[in-house]
Amino acid sequence: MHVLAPYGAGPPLALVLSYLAGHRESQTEAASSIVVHGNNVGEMDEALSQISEAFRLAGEFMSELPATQNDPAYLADRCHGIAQAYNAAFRMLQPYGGLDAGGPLDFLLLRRSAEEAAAGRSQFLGEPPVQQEPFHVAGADVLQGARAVAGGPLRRLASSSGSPPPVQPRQGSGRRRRESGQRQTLMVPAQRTGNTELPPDDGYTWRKYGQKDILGSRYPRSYYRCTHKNYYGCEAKKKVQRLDEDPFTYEVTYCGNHSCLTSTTPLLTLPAATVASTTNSPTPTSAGSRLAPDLVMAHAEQPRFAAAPLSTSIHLGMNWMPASVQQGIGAGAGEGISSGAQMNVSAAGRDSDYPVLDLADAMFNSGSSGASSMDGIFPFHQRRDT
DNA sequence: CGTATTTGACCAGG
DNA sequence: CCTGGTCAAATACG
Repeated sequence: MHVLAPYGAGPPLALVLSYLAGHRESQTEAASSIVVHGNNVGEMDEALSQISEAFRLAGEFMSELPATQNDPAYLADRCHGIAQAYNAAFRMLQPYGGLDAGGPLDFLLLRRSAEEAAAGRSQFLGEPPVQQEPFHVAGADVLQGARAVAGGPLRRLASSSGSPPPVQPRQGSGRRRRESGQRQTLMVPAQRTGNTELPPDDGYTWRKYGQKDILGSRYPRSYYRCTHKNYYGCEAKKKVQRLDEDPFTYEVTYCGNHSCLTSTTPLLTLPAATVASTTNSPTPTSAGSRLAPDLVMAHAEQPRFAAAPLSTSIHLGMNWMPASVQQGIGAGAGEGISSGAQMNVSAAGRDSDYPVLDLADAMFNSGSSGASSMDGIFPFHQRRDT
């Protein structure tokens, strides 16, 4: 697959688009498999037309990309539109056996920023603006949110206050405390495997760099940063803390966005043809990315279509987007893509709260020999300076 | 042996 | 000065 330019520079979107466009052919195939299940012709037709629409939009989008690539807001809208179409199809198809194993899984969530939506750039959205709310921001009503969500589907907390303080990280010899504007908090139910519950995995690979006892909390807070930081300066971080009152729920706060494409899954094979042979070999990379049984399972159980064209998933590095656009998507993005294989119709999030692009989780997984191979792939590798 | 985690010290902000 | 966040040496792990 031809991958776009360096991360952080070229729009990863291009990848998505080529991906989508590349799968137009598969449309018919998808259609036929749908028909098999369906018994409501009308609805099937609807779903199919939605899928067609999505493909069409994607193609359109792709062709205008050269002209619009400098307009992130527009691109975001386009993505949303496409995602909407897929989501619509998904909803229609769900009764016929989507992988709805009980509760939405939020994968790659692309949420448009509030401003953006408010600014009325949403001509694209066929749907009402994101209902933004189930919970309050950390600090405020977290607990309530936690309670509400515990045991339930993963949900996103409303992103933090409207105006991030424009604190300019300043350059010091010592430790800089960076204050990335966007941060968001999620309440995540603990993964339970047997009788041990472990902190949630979100599909990214994190490296723990600290732990602190927090005043007034029974459990310590752990600090993680993206494992790939060293390779291409991915600044994403997260804090994880167990809730006192509900130890089965973790409060996860993401700061910063991934500028890397993470992957815990096998290589992405764009051309539909090659996918079939790509078996899924989960590649837990480290403690940071232990498999997340619960989150992944629902999908893992999913029968792999013989030639499932849309069966890998990509984490998009959205770093090239201005903060205004990516606010709120960032690191918080994925919840539980750990072993790929989704973005079939059924994987598209259902909640329409956020347009969901769960595309292939891609890229490098080349042997995993770690650094050395990475170096080859990412010349812009930059060692952490100190 | 290289990489990830642990853990106390250090730093910055309030 | 207290607290949360980060660093980095020591340690564990594979």
